[in-house]
Amino acid sequence: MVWGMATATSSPYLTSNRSLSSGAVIHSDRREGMQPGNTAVTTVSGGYRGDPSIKMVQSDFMQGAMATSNGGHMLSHAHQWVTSLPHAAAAAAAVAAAEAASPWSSSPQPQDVKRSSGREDLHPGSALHHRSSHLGAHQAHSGGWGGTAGAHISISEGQQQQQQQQQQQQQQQSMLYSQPGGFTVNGMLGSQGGQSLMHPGLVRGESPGLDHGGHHHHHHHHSHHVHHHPTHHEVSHDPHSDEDTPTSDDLEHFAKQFKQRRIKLGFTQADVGLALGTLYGNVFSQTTICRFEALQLSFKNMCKLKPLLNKWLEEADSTTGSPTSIDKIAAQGRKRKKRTSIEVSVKGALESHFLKSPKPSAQEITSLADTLQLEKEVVRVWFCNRRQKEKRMTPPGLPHTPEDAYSQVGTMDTPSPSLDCKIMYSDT
DNA sequence: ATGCATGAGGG
DNA sequence: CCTCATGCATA
Repeated sequence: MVWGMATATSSPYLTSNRSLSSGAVIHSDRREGMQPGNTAVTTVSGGYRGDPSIKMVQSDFMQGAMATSNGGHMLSHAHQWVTSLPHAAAAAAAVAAAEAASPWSSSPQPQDVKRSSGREDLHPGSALHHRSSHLGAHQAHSGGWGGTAGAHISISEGQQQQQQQQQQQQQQQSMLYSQPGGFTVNGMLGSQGGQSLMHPGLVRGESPGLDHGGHHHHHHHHSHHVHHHPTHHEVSHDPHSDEDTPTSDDLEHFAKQFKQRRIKLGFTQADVGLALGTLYGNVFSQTTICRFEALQLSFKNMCKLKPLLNKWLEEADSTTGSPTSIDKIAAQGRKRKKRTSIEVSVKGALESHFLKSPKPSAQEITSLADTLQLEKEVVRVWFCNRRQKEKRMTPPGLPHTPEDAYSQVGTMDTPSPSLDCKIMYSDT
């Protein structure tokens, strides 16, 4: 595979010039490391650690040439924290390139036409309140997009949730991943004292279009005709096949199944993330896998990840019991600002403001920051994250489902006895 | 499992 | 600056 690092030339973090926003009034501050008596304590607990970060792997594949060519525009805020740069070591993995359109192009609906302006401002207040209402009540849609599903999602972002929840034309297909005709089922599971015994390495030689470093042929299988304008809903896909655009239902079910199998196979979320890196060159963290399973990612993101996880699943259970290469990639440390922990009271205040105005102006942020004695940046980020959370998929009321029990996985490979999987061995 | 953070990309 | 995808560090 193309494992040998495709773009090791420049490290993205080299830039340390802080330009931008010259004279901006609102930008005057930004240094106060942490004031005494501050409401927020940046968790100081040991400097920083040499964290493992091989992030370039997946960044490259998306930005690829672009980033490198433009030298990256490190505009934004100049962080003083970023000190060390990665010595772009092996990093490798980076199968580089492959923009959004490649592998997953088939599934997600990137065609989002983007109704100009339709974004956040449209419904200043409506965008956020859909979460607390229904709990045990009616929830026609099992959550933002859980039950609704359907083809709907044409907007692929923004406020899709609300709209799509209206149209309910979901078809219920429940199959998840397609299994290549007959493969051995797996059988292991038990309690092999630790999933670490068998490392998910499974390196395969393939990597779906993840590497078009600019050199590369194009061996497309068949020109896909991925241009279905869901005038209404072209729902017609094979649910089991990951080829088609998954519906919310698909994703939900897949996520469930995935988690279940993952656990049965004895892998942790982190294992999977790493394995994906070995397999496809895209490493993911435990966080991401966790969020995937919990459906806490955007619809688009879920669609993107599903094929990969699906692949892993297939590999994983076909390889049942065959340890493979364990790749340990070096990591290095880039300094990261210490995580600021905001006091509950302050959080409450922020929350209040958020309800009033989800998108405060820079000015407002500044003053708010001043009031709360927080760095402006912290406040800004808080709002960004808050907004993201609001948009996330999993509606709050969604039964986190402590009981996923045994969904009929018995398609053909999983006898799935009555043994339910509530018992998580490793993570959880 | 999540909170705060980083960054690419888009305006 | 914002959004969005991700992840380190944490509780």
